[in-house]
Amino acid sequence: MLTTQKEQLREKDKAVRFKRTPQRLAILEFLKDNTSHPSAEEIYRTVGKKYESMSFATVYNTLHALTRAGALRELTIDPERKRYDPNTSRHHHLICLTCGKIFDVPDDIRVDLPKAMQGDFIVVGNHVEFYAHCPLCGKKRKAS
Amino acid sequence: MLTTQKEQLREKDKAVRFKRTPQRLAILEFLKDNTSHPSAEEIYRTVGKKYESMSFATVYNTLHALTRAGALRELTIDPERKRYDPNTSRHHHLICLTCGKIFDVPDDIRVDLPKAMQGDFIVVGNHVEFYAHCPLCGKKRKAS
DNA sequence: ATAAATGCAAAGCATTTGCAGTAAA
DNA sequence: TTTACTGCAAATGCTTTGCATTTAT
Repeated sequence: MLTTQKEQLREKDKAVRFKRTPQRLAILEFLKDNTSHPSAEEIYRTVGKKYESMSFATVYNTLHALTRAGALRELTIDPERKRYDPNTSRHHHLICLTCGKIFDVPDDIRVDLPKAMQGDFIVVGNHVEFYAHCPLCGKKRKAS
Repeated sequence: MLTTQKEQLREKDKAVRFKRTPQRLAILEFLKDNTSHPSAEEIYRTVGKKYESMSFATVYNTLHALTRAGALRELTIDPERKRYDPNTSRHHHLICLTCGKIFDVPDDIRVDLPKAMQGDFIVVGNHVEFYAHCPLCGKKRKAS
């Protein structure tokens, strides 16, 4: 979502050929139907263990390529690191303030820029972040 | 918004006394009524130039102290760095995908968790991010 | 063949930390 | 005078980059 015009052009050029390497296929398979919103480090650790050794550079390379291709969404909701979401259809997120887990929130929500701003800005997308306590952590809180 | 329970406790302890040092007052003054959503680096550069020399550690120390005290909000909308917002009343943000500027969006928006999730999660807050092109950058785009 | 991806290690930024000296309270 | 803050520099953590080698096409 946060690319300059120049970067978008550059990325378009590079998107010409996408090689299906074993590393990329392994990452792709790990990400498929994955709703855990993993970080690069989690992907590196999990995929590297399950399939074959792989460098961090390759993980990032793949994540960037997939993001460019629109097959992946980079989330900024976690201030510590980027998280990746293979679900690119419109939806929102909830982060548990206790355990840090990120949950999907379906896009039942109609969000519009206030009318006063609508004439001035060309809105491309939006994203709602909910800060909350998840069922498990909420229960633990009550107990203490 | 993103602190663990343990961190919250630790921060509460430290919040006991807040010394009014010249550095902190200078940062506070710079931040007052500032709607530019500056990064730590921008604060360091601007305040350091205008008033007196100051270390990066002090900037972060102050930002953390103010955030803890609830006088400042840390924004995660910019994936590259944290941004700080002295306006702690409920509102949302819009980031220009071309120039990166962040704009305030008044809280005319009612955002609720879908009913299906409301029973399970204890929602503490929410934040809407709009991705857009600002008036200036939108005009430039049309021209090209 | 050739263009792109890999792996490694080094570099780059943003942010944090340890600690001795300094200054609010 | 006590306790917190400052400044410095080193350390950390996430992400990027350069480059020689390998591999998909």
